[in-house]
Amino acid sequence: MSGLTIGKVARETGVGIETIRFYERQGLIAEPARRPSGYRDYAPAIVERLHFILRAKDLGFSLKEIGELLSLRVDDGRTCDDVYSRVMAKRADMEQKIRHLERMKRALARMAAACKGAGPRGECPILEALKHEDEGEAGDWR
Amino acid sequence: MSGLTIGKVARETGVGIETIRFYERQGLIAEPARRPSGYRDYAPAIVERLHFILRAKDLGFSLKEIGELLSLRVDDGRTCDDVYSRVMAKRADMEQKIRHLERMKRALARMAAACKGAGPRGECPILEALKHEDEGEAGDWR
DNA sequence: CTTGACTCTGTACTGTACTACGGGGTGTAG
DNA sequence: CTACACCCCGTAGTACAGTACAGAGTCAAG
Repeated sequence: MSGLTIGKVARETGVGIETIRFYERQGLIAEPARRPSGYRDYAPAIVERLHFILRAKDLGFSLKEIGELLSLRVDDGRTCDDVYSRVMAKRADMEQKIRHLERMKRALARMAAACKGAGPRGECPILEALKHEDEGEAGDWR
Repeated sequence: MSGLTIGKVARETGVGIETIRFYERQGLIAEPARRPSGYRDYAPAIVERLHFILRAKDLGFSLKEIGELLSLRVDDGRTCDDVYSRVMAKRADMEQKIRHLERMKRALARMAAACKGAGPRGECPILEALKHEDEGEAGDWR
């Protein structure tokens, strides 16, 4: 019994047909089985994989990085420890991004509060707001 | 007395000279004063601004979005209400990015946990972990 | 068996964000 | 005064991530 055509996968995931083929060329998804006609014949698991790719992309990962995330399973020669450390590195990356976003968010909140009063009229209010935010935190951002 | 040349700014920020000129063309940084020779003459504040651009870029904002963040101020013709609502919109953007990053982080933590006990030789079911991550959490991510 | 939606491959094009010249002028240390 | 690093502008090329055809074959409903 056959699985999904590329069109069905596209409709179920919201990813364009051309894009799915593009991801295949980039090695992000495996080459699927083919029907006698040559049509691609996908297992349902492809949907999960494409959802993951979409989400990771939305978080600012490049396709190359996503490929790395997706290949974080133990290939021959790679130990589980290696995989573990790569996962933890990504996790630390995200924690830092979250911290920075929260700082920026607080800066925006400060601007909004200022707006209730006189309003932000400085050269660049967001930089001013971040400056106040910087107090007490070392400039550790890279 | 004169400020920084483009080369000094480049060295202090790690941003290439060509890139600084590019940002100027894109309107992310103001056209600086010029020396009689025509050389760009930057005030030290440019360094802060470039650091902000770098960080925002790292957080997944496009140059266009960064330009919007940097221009959040009340100037002629713009009301405080307008700025306020734009600030709140950016804040919501950031909150969404944070939520996505946190979900991703949890997924990675789960993957790491699955890896931990398996030892150097066995299976490391990363793709399984991804599958489980996708269910249960409402698919609200777009 | 025709018609229309669907799929195939391959190539070309788009937008974003740089990056790299080429051919000149500038500034300063020796 | 001459190297030599630095700067100017403009244009062109690169990498990434798609997106859009063209021309041909496939599948299923009527």
